[in-house]
Parts: sequence; structure tokens; C-alpha cells
Amino acid sequence: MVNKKCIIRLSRYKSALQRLKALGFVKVFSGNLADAAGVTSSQVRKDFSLFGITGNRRGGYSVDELIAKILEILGKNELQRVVLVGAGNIGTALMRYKGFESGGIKIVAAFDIDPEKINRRSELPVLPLEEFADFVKQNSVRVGILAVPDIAAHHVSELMIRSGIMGILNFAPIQLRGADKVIINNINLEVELENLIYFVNAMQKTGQIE
Amino acid sequence: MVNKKCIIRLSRYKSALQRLKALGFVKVFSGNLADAAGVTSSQVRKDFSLFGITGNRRGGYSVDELIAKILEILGKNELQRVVLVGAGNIGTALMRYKGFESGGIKIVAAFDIDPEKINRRSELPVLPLEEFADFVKQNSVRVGILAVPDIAAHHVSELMIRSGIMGILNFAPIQLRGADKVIINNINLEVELENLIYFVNAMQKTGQIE
DNA sequence: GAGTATTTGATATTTTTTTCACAACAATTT
DNA sequence: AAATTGTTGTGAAAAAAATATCAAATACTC
Repeated sequence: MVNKKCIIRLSRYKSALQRLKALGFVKVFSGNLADAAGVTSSQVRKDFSLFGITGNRRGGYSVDELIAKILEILGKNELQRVVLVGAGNIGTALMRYKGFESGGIKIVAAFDIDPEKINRRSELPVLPLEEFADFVKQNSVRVGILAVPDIAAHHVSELMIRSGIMGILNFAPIQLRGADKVIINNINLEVELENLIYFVNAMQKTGQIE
Repeated sequence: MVNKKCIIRLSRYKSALQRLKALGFVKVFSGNLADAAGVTSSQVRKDFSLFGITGNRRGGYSVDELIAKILEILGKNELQRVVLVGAGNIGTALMRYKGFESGGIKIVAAFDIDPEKINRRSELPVLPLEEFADFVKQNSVRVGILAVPDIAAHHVSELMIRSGIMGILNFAPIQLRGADKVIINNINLEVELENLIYFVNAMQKTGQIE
């Protein structure tokens, strides 16, 4: 009933609303939000109705209320703690990425097998992979980012699931298949680029797309 | 008719086939591929029929032929040159990422406004942003990766489009709206994590999902 | 405070995507 | 060589998602 695309739109509405709020808006109509998020106003209202979000007929929606409700739905009222496995290229970039904290998401620890990468004293400690299960259990972390080379990805994903992780954001270039009751979102850079290249080629051939 | 999801599946079939080939498989049935890619066999055959890919009734498909045809469709017969803007956290990680080259994609140059980041002598040169338009035109690059902070993203995307870039892979945490005849794929890490968190929460509440 | 204009919310319609079902066909067996 | 088995390819059916429609509601005007 509530599918992935719908939640992604909610995230987008949230960002748009926060922008609108920063600009001083107090009320918003479904049409405004739709424009800001690149969808139709019907879509916005449909999505809202799915979560029981209501506005005032003719009066639109209160920006503050909307933001509050969406944050609630997305579970952003409390800080979400996330762990990271793989302190390589992408892992390190994610560790340094500042954008998460403002959004209520915090990488609380990273893990790697390479002893050289271990650093317990850092604000964001890098710990040996052997400590992963204990850490996750003790801190009841439920979401993990997987940024290890493809050869290790399957093995690490199993460790994560075994340790109690229920959601994995996978950057390894293999399609991880979710076990039961585990959500896996794959981000595959090569696939994204291939996609782009296909449509660019197609557009160049036909002069038009879609 | 041919939509984004379909091309993403093609990419997945390609990976699965390359794996199967490495394992020594010569023939494959739609069901095998479906399993490997996590879809139904109908889906596989439908996708193939869209691109005029045919097999032998009862004989399945030749792995080599399939790979060749998919590579052809995805435009992977020639090396695809890509540029990158933003040599920060994520940009640098992408520059170092080795996975692309094996897949026929090569980042040929990166660009940044920070003079400290400029490095013309590197194998993957980092050039000042002012040179972007010229470089893209002279090298007829059509795909670019955008990895700059959100404040700069809009401005840079316009520069890219003005310079002739037709496909943008956007890592900035804002939803870039595609101009006409420009494809934009957005990768928003926060949105991905929010998504994961929502479903993990939902699962924990209900004990089941989907 | 009646009348008007405008927006929501719910339902209906359309479009898109996926799955089903099965005829046509090609290996394999008898 | 006939029968059988198993797989493709495709058109039809079903499911899912997006969009359009419009009565009900409510803010605003005069």
C-alpha cells in the first residue's frame, strides 16, 4: 500500500516545505508543493491521504504542521543512528559528509577489516569488523551502510543481518537480495551511469525522449 | 515505451550474465536470469522483446550473444567518457573508484573552483571550473557527474547544460529539475537513508512489510 | 451575512507496469 | 519419425500507479 516511491516523495515534500518555510511561507497549497517537488497536485493530496494528513478546504495546509507530520512519519523526531562498514573510498567520503547531521541522521561508528584504518579515538571511531555485532547489539542500531568491495559485500551483508541490522544501504556493485524482514536499498553507481548513457544516446539518436 | 526501470533491469541482466559466463555457463533460460536478477521470467522475456532480443524456443539464450546485445543497447561498445564537477568528499571518492573502468566508463577530467584542488598533471586532471565548457565541447563529453555542495548545485547544473552536457548524475542533496532534452538522475543519500529508516520502523511496528 | 471563489478529499478514470496464459516451436526421447 | 517435453514470444488480463473530476467545505468579498 505504501510503497518506496511514495516515501521518497514524502522526503521531497519535506525538503520543499523546509525551503518554503525558510522563505517565510506559513500556508501552502497542494499545487505549490507539487510544483516544488515536481509532481501533480493530485499526487500530493493522494500521498497525504495515505498517511491521514489533512488540510483545510480552501485554506490549504499549514507548513509547520505538514513538516511536523512528515518528520513524524519518516521517524525523524529522534536522531537515527547508523553504522557504516568499509572505510575505503566511498565509506570515508560518507564519514566526512556533513549533510546527514542536519537531517537527524548520524553515523555513529564505522568498521573495517584493515588494521591500518582502525581509529578508536576519533569522534567517529573506526573499529575492527569483529566488534560489529557487539556494537550493533549494544547500541541497538538498526540501519547500516555497506561500502565494501564487491567481493566482500555478500559476506558483510550476512554479518549485518545476523547482528540485527534491518535496513542496509548498499553501495557495493552487486545486487544484494534482501532476506526476510530486511530492507536493502542498492545504490549502484555504474548502473546509474549506464542508465544516463543509454538515455543520452537514445535522445541523440531520436532527438527526443520519453 | 522504454522506461528507466527497464534499462536498470537490463543493467542487472548484464551483470548477472557476466557472472554466469564467469561460472562457465554458455546458455541461459529466462528463468535463470530472472532468479539472478530478482524478477520474473515473464519480465525478462518482455524486456527482451522490447529490444528485439530473441532466443531459441526450448534452447534458451546464448550467454555470449545476450551480453553482446545488451552491451550494444547500453552503448558500452565504446568507452564512455564522463566528467566530474566537485572534487570534494564524494567527488574525490568517485575519482578514486576503480569500478568504472572495467565497465567501460571513464572519468576523464574533474573540475573545481578551489584553486588548491587543481592538478593538471594527474592522470585524472582536476581543472578549474572556468575551463569546463571548453573541455566538454572539445572532447564532446555528454555525461557529467555533479558532486558539489547544494548551494552551488543549481548554478553548476546550468553551466553543465549550457556546455552541452545531456545527462547529469546529481549527488547534491537537491532535486535538480531537468531542462528539455537533458536527463538528470538524482542520488540523494539522505533520502535513501530516510527511506530505509521509514521501512525499518514500519517493519518493527507491524512485524511485517509489503 | 449572503454570495462567490477556491481548495481539499474522495472517487472515477486513465495510464503504466507486471504477470498470466498459451500457441508455436525446437530439442529429446521412444 | 512420432510423441513428448520444455521454453520462448506475445497478446490478454490483472495489478499498480498516476491523473482527472467534482461535490463539499471554507475563507474571503461586498
